[in-house]
Amino acid sequence: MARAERKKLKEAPEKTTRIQEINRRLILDAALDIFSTYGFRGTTIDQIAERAGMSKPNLLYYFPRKQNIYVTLLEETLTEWLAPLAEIDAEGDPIEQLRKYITLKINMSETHPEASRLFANEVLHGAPAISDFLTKYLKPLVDEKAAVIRRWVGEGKLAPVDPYHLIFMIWATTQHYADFDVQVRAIMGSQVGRPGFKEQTAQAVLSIILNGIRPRD
Amino acid sequence: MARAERKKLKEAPEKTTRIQEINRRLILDAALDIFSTYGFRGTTIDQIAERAGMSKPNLLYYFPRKQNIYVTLLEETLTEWLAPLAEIDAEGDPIEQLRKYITLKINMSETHPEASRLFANEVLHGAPAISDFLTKYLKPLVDEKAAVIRRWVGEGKLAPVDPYHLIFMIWATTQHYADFDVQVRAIMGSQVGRPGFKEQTAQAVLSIILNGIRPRD
DNA sequence: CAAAAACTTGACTAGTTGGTCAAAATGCAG
DNA sequence: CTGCATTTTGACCAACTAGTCAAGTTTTTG
Repeated sequence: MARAERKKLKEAPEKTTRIQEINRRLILDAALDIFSTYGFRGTTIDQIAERAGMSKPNLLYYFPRKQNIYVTLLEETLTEWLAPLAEIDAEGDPIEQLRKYITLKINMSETHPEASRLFANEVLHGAPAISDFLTKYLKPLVDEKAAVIRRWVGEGKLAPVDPYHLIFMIWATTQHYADFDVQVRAIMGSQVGRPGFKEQTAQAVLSIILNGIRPRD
Repeated sequence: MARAERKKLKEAPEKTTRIQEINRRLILDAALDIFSTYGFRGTTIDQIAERAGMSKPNLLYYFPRKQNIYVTLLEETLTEWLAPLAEIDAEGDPIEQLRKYITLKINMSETHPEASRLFANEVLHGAPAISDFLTKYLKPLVDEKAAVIRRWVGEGKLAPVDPYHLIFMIWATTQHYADFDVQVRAIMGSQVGRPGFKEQTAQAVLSIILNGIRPRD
C-alpha cells in the first residue's frame, strides 16, 4: 500500500499530514482493542476516544462514522491475516508447507488474538461488513490453494482428504486458541500463560493434523 | 431437570401456570434466534417481543430483565450442548467412542447452529455470564474425559497426543461449521445446502482426526 | 357467575449513544 | 510575525432503548 506524499498538488484531496497519521493510528489501535472485546454494537465511540486519548468530536473529525473505523480496521487486518495462506508453495513439500502454515497461524493467534476475535465476531454475526471480501478475495485464494492440495493428494503425497475441509480444520483449530481463550484458560488454568504453552499447542495440533493427512499404505 | 407440578402448597412461590409455560417458551425461542444473530448488546427487547408475538411490557412480565432471558437461555443450552462429551464411555473402544462423539457434535452444529453461535459469542466476549459454569461444571467434565483419553494413550490404544488439545480440536472443528457458516458458504457456495454435505463434512473431519490419533508403528 | 388472580398493554421516563456545530486553539508557510 | 488551514472541544440534539406504571382484559377458582 503506497502512501502518497504530494506537496504542491492543489487539487489532490488526499494529502495526509503528520498529525493525521498519528491520530488515525491512535484511533485504530484503540478501536481494535475495544471492538475485538465488545463487538461492533457493544462498543461506544466514547470508549474508543477515551482509550485513544482524545475527545469524541475529535475522533469523529478523523472518522466521521463509527462504521468507518470498524471497516478500516477489518480491511487493514484481513489482508495480513490471510497472508500465510497465500505463502503456501505449490512446489514445496506438502507436509512441510502445511507444517509451516499451521505454525504461522498458531503464532498469529498468540501474538494478535484481537485481530482474530475481531474477525470471528464479524463472521459470527453474518459478516455484514465483509461479505464482499469473502467472495471476491478469500474464496479465490482458498480455491487456488485447495487445487494445490488436491493435486498433492492426486500425486499420493497426502492421504485422500477434502482440501476445503482440511483448510477449515486448520483455521478452526488455530483460531480457537485466540477466540475461545477464556474457555481454554478456564480448563487448562495456569498452563496457558506458561512459556512453553504455545510450542506444546503447536506440537499437539501439528501431530494430529499432519498424521491425519500423511499418506497411508 | 425436574419440573415441579405442585397443586396445594400455599407457600410455594414457583408455581407455573399453563400460560406462563407457553409464553416463557415463546420468549426463549425468539430470544435464541435474536441473541445468536446479534449478540447481547446488539439485541433489543422489542425485537424479541415482536418475534415472540407479544408486547414488550408483557415480555418483561415474564423476564424482568433482559439479562434474565439471556442467562436462562445460556443455562438451558449449555447442559444439552455438553451432553455428548459426558457420554464418552471409558470402557468403550477409543476410536469408536471418539467417532461417535465427533459425529454427534457435527450433527448438533447442523441442527442447532444458533445454540453454538450463542455460546461462541458469549465466550468470544470473555464469558461474563458463564465463567462460573466454565470452571465449576465444564472444567471437571473435561478433566475427567481427558484422564480417560490419557489412559487410552497409555494403553497404546491411541497415538501419543495431549488429550486437552485433542478435545479443543474437536470442539473447534465441529463448531466451526455453525459459527463460521457465512464463511463456509462464501467459500463452498451451493454445496453447503446440498443433501450429502453434512455427511461429507463428517467424513472429512473424522478421517483427519481419527487417522491423526490412531496408534502408529 | 362473581371475585380474585393472572395476564396484557399504551403511554411514559430516564439514561445512553451516535453524531452535529460553532467557536476556540494550534500548526505552519511565506 | 501574520494569516490561513488544520485540529480540537464543550455544548448540544435526536434517536433509541431498558425498564416502569397504572389501568384494562382475560383466566381461574370457589
